Amino acid sequence: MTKRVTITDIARRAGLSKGAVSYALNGQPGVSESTRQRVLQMALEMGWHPNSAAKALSGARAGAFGLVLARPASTLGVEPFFMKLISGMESAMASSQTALLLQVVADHDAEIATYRRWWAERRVDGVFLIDLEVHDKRVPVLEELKLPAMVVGGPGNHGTLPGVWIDDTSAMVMVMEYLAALRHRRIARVAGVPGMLHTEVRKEAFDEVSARIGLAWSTTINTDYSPEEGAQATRRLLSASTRPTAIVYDNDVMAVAGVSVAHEMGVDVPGDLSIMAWDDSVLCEIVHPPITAVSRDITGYGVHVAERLLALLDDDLDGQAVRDFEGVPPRLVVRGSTARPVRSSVGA
Amino acid sequence: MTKRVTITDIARRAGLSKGAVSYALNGQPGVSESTRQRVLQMALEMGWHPNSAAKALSGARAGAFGLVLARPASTLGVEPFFMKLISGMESAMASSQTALLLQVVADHDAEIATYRRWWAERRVDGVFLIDLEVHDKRVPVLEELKLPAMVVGGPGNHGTLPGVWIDDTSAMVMVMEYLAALRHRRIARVAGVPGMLHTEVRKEAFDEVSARIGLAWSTTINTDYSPEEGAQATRRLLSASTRPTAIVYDNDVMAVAGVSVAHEMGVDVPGDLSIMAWDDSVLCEIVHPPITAVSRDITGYGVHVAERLLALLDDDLDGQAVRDFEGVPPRLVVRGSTARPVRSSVGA
DNA sequence: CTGAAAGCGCTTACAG
DNA sequence: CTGAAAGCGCTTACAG
Repeated sequence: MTKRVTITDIARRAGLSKGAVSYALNGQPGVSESTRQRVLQMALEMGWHPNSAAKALSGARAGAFGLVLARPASTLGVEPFFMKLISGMESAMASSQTALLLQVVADHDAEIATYRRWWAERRVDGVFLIDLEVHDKRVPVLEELKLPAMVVGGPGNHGTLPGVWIDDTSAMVMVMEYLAALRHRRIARVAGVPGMLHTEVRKEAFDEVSARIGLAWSTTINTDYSPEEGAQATRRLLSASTRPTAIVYDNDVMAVAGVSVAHEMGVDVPGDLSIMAWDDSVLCEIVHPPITAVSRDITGYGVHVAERLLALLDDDLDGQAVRDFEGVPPRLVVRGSTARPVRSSVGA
Repeated sequence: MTKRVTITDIARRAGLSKGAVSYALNGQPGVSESTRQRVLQMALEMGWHPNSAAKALSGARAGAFGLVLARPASTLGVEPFFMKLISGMESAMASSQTALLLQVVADHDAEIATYRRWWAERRVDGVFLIDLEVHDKRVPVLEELKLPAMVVGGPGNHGTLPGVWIDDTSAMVMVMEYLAALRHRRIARVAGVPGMLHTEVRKEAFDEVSARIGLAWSTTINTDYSPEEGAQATRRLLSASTRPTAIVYDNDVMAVAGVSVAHEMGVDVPGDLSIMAWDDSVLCEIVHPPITAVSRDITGYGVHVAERLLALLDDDLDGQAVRDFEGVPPRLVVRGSTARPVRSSVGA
């Protein structure tokens, strides 16, 4: 088993031409059904797998999608989001023999350089674009290159590229109405990076609902998603003269950091302070108290995104455009970190 | 910019043959220095990048390394270890234009199938093998395929494959002597998956040092690395009639879960119980109290591993074998979760 | 130092 | 339904 099997080997053994073998293997017309079965059987027995380079070079697909992660190492490792998304993508790609090329870079300029290189090298058949920004310079580059891309995010702000997103607006409405029903009147938000589309979408919804339900007070603090900045924002909020009775965090690790800061400052959760995380994960379950979270099926999201990029490639052939798509809406998983605020904490 | 530049384009414009252009581009002898410079300049101007498929097909490298992750989704996403390792690998691979192919699978059988497929497809030039087991069936397969591999783990138990590891034995000695110096006499270990080499190496060191320093009591509970099992093990330890005064966890997320369980059960950390994590991460810093940890430079580890796989490929050419290598030893980062046990908790 | 040619393993019109 | 041939974009002996 130290020699690779090629279609030439199969052709010789089957007494056919390479072309016929290729047709048989690829389900193309041009060979009889019995021949096809015989070839397929032989390929299996001989342990044949197409040489990916040869396949790619002769005009077929590269058989790979690319994903660039342009977040600082400080947040990348800690957020379960990415690995879940990747797991989902891969389970969808496995069936079509598509590999995932992963690249970790420092910023969007490096990310763009990677796209250009991948395009020129013909390394990938398409890419996933994540962490969409309101004004995203990556979008026009991908449009210019005509590199098939599926945007993980939206709606809007991704030009002519198709996107898949989860509805953050209605999720935020759900969160705020839940907190309002618990009688919270002062709610803070520890948000992610400003300029990212979902940060802005959530902010807009947060402000809109705050006004509509007539909150006494509300505020938003932006962070880089890291637990350090999440902790710092929490300290700031809990040290001010006007303190929130509830804080909504834009990810799970910052919410965990928030619980610790409350503990460290002697603020009771959920008695004095309710805490909510955006994205649920085991992290939310293992802290004390466990954290109420906006739960999204990230793995399923990844599956969806990959399926649609695969569909985009097929559709390209007959001119049918794959359009935007909204994924399964998030749901609220209520745990011990949220409650009606106790009387004593209402003053300030 | 919608047309890809090939060496034929460069050759035409430079008035040379494709062969000459190839020599110039690859630093091979056979062209004058002035010609080489002219070609290099042109390639840059024209935005040329080698077609990766063509390069791979004509005998050169595939330009990619593969990494298979065969852990359940439940632990993959939460442990910062993997993303840090990947970041490190990629920063080392970037300089040699090597991409990373990532595959998430269910178990080692699927992992082996992936190696066989990658080998047959000529997809990768080499692979990284992680989570080495004491009796690892992946090793003989990679040896048989002669697929260059770098084992992330050791020492030992990886056959003829070269490995890079971090010394867990001396790290465990350091941990135990530190706890003993604090007067801990009953120490428990919440370990990872049994059968994994580093689990066993640590267990051996743990037992050996326990005996040598004459602990009154010690025990090890195995888990799947997930925070759930870490929490469960902690509850068991703290509910027994003989309770440890210190627990050493095999990763960071289980230690975080341990702190929460202690909190939930009214056990004071570090007064009644000291907690230590293996692998440090922001998770250890953001909980309250912050967790004392065995800190390893995982990103640097990844850099090392990738550099050595690259070296292995080069060495292959002149028969010089790249051998095993021991990375930078871990160090102890002491935080608030460890202390001398208070009198009241000593009885039992 | 340079050019012409073969070959890597596939796919795909083009004849039969 | 099948075979012979060209071509994808490189690399690399082989002549000059």
